[in-house]
Amino acid sequence: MKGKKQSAVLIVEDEPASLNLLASYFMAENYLVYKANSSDQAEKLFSEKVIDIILMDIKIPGKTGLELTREFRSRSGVGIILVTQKNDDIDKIVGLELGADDYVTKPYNPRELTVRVRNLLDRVKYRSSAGNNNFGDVKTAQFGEWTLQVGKRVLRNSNGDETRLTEGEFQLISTLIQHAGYVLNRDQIMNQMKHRDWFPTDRTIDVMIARIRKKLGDDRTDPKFINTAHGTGYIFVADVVYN
Amino acid sequence: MKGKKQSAVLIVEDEPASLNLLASYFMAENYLVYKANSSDQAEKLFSEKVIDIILMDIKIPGKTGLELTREFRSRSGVGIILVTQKNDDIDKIVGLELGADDYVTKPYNPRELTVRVRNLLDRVKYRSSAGNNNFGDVKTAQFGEWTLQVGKRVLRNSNGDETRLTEGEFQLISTLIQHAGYVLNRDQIMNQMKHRDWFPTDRTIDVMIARIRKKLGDDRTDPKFINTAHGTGYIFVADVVYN
DNA sequence: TAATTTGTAAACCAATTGTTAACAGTATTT
DNA sequence: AAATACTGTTAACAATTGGTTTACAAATTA
Repeated sequence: MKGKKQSAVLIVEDEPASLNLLASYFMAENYLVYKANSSDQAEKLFSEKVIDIILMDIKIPGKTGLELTREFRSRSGVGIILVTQKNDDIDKIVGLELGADDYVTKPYNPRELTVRVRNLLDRVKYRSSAGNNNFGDVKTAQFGEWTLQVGKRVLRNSNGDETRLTEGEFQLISTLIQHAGYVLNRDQIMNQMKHRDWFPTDRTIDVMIARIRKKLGDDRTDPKFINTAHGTGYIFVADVVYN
Repeated sequence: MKGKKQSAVLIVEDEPASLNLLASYFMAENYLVYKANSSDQAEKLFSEKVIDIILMDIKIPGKTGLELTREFRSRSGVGIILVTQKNDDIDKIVGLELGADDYVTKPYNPRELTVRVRNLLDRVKYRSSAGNNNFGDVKTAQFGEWTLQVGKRVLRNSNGDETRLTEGEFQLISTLIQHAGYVLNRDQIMNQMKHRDWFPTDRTIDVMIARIRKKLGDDRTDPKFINTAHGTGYIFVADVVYN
C-alpha cells in the first residue's frame, strides 16, 4: 500500500517567526504547507491551490481573518481554524458563527494543534474542498465483477469488457465508493463532485446514477452496487478492494 | 407550540453545582437536557433516551469519560464534547483521538459552550441523520435468526431469505435496536426518525411496526423482537450483535 | 363492561425517483 | 474555421415508492 494523500494546509499569519514555526510543525507531520502573510496572499493561494485546511490568525494585514473566514466559507467547504490571542472571546465566538470550524489560542501547544487539524480533516472529508475528489495513490477499486481503473476512468469486468465513464460519472461513482456503506444525500454528492450546491429541482445526479447503473448492469430494485435511500440519497453497498 | 425538534443534550458531571449550572445554560437555549452524575447513569440514559450531544466531564465516578467516549462512539455517531480541567493537554488529545468531537476547558464561557454545541449539532446531523441513523461504523446487526444489513436496508434470515425494508421501516427498527432493552415512546421514535413531532392521533408508527413485525414473522402476543409497552411505546427485546 | 389503546388491511396520494430525449456549451477533430 | 463528437444539464413525463389516513377489529386497562 502506498502512503496516503498529502493534505494541504494554508497558514495565514503576518508575524514571520510564528509563520515559520507553524509551518515547521506541519511540514514535520508531512503536510503540504502554503504560507501567506497577508489577506491578499491568502486569497491568491486559496484560488490557486487545492487547500484542505486553513490555519489563520485573526489579526492580519488587509481583511481580517473573520472577513476571510466568511469569504472562504461561502466559496467552499474548506476547514478553517482560527488563531486568536488569549481572551479574544468575542472574536472566537463570532468566528465560529461565521463558519470557522475551530480555533486555538496563543500560545498553542504543537501537539494539540496537529490533533485539531487531523480531526478537522476527518470532518472536512465529508463536505470536501475543491477538486480533491481523488483516490490518492489508489490505481484501481474492485467491487463485484468490476474493476474501476482510476486513471483511465474506465470500468472493466471479469470478461475483459470495458466501459468508459464520463468525467462526471467517474466523479459520482468515486464519491459513492469513497463513502461506501454510508448514505450520501445529493447535497453531499454534488458538493464533493463539483463543489457546488444542489437544489431540489436538479435531476442531474439521478440521471447520472441511472447511466452508471446501466453501465454496471445494476438493478435498482435489487442493487448489487448503488442502492437508493428513498427520501435521502444513494449508498454504495458492495465491498471495495483498493489496489 | 410544536415547531422544530428540540435537540437533546446529555450532561455528565459529578459535581452537582457544575451540573446544574450547565443544565441551566442549555435549558435556557431550549435544549432537552438530561443529567447524569456517574458513568452508570450516563450509560443508562444513553440507552434509554435519544441523545444528540453528550457533554461530559473527563473525571467522573465509575468509568472515565474517555472510556465512555469510546463506548458511545462505537455504538453510534452521537456528538461528544469533553470537559477538562485546564491544562489536561494529554487527556484532551487522547480524548479527541478516541472519537470525541470537541472539548472545552474549565472555566467555560457559556456563550462559547453553546456555540460549540450548536456547531457540533450541524456536523452530527450531517454524519448521522443524513440517512445512516446513527449506526456509527456498524455494518450489520444480528438478532435471533435475522441479520439487518445496514447499507442495503435488507433483512436476511439464516435460510438466506431477504426482505427489503422501506427507508422508514429501516429507520424505525434501527432506532429500536439502538435502544434495545428500553422502551421508546412514539415521540422519541418519531423524533429520531424524522426530526418531527408526533401527534396522538397519528397511527403511522403503529402501522409501520405492524409491517416490520410481519416481515420478521414476529408474533405480537409473544414477540421475540418488538414488544408493545401498552400505554407507552415499543421496546426491542432481543439481544443484538453488531458487526 | 366501558373506555382507551393498539393492530391491521386497504385506500390514498403526495413526493420522490426513473427514464428518455432534447439542448447547449466545450472540446476535439477535420 | 467548420464540422463533429462529447457531456453535463434541463425538461417532461412515467413509474414507483412509501408514509399517512381511514375504518374497524382486537386487545388491554380501569
